[in-house]
Amino acid sequence: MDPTKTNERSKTPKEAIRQAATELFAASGYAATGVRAIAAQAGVDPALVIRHFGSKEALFLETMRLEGPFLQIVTGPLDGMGERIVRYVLESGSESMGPIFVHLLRASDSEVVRAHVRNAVEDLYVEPVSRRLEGDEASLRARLVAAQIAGLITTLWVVPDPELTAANPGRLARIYGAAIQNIIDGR
Amino acid sequence: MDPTKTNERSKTPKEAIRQAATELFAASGYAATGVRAIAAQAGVDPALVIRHFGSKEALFLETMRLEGPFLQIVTGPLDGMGERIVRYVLESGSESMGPIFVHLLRASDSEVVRAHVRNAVEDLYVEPVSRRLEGDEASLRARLVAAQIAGLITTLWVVPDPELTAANPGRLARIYGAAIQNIIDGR
DNA sequence: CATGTTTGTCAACGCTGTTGACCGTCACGT
DNA sequence: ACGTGACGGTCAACAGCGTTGACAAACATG
Repeated sequence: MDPTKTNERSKTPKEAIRQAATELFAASGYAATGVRAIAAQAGVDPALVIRHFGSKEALFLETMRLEGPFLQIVTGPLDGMGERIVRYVLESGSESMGPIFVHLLRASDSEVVRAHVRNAVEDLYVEPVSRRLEGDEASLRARLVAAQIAGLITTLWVVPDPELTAANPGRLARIYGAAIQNIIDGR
Repeated sequence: MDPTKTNERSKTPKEAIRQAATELFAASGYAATGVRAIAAQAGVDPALVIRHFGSKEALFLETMRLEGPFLQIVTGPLDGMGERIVRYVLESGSESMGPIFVHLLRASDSEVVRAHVRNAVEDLYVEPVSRRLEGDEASLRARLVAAQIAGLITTLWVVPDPELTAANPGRLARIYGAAIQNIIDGR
């Protein structure tokens, strides 16, 4: 097979598959991305995809990881943290985190995917926020902050509300940030 | 075919299909429910399902409609409305609305499904709330209330957080309700 | 009674994720 | 140097999916 055809810059075929999967899953989601399409873009036999990663689902999980510098937001001062969180979410929509969250939610039929998301949200959002909160029921309140973030993401990108996606980010951050701050402060 | 086998109480086959689809979709969601399974439970040929409803997706949309007495909550006094909303959502989880929302979100790959959800949320939540809100940017704030509701549903049933599903509903309603009320009141 | 329309049936299509059988290549112990 | 596993890769095939074309039966309408 001609090595200069598609992804000549990736050394090992396994890496080529991983990269192709990352791009295609991020672009089209789990259901709409076929194993044969991934294999084609990687310049590889479809069977090899399964051989290397066990299943389409396992490859999806290994590829779509939730990461991001959210910890920086949460290490700042408690004051105005709600607004900073909203601003961070709005910015992260253009880059990697937004679509990944969307596709993971849409694939949450599977219990394995749910556990994947649950763990990521726990480590990335709940735990750091919970550690910073003062007052009673810090863990519960941190989870409700995470729920508010999930709601924003859902309304912006999972089932986009045109009037919300077109809204002034500043106003969004002020209004929704205040609601988040309400839980952060704890009445 | 033996009429006493599965759904003898439904008159027309089309109605039997609709009923079987409602049950199976609500129980297992879009992806995990096959056309052949629906046909089997309705005691009908698989092809007939498509003949009558056009496609599996169309049947899914016709079956999974978001409805509920949410308007009653929103016609009450503005004071304490946030808490009433949360209580309503928590109760509606056991019955029909919760799972339907979950399965619709998980099927939101398709633009048709997204439009379906968008319209339902608009008519059922955004419009009534927006009509009641006082102050500036009533529409925007109503959409952010809807976002908070979506977030609660997501964290409770789409990717369930065990600590949240096990939490005292009263505390949940008080804390999260206050955050919603923050947007309702508009600072 | 003839005719057109709806209602239902059957087999098949092209697609999907996955696997069993097979082949080539490399490293290693004797 | 030679056999011998182990590993990476290929091919054809499987069972299941949603959907459709061809056709039959049942009905309403002129």
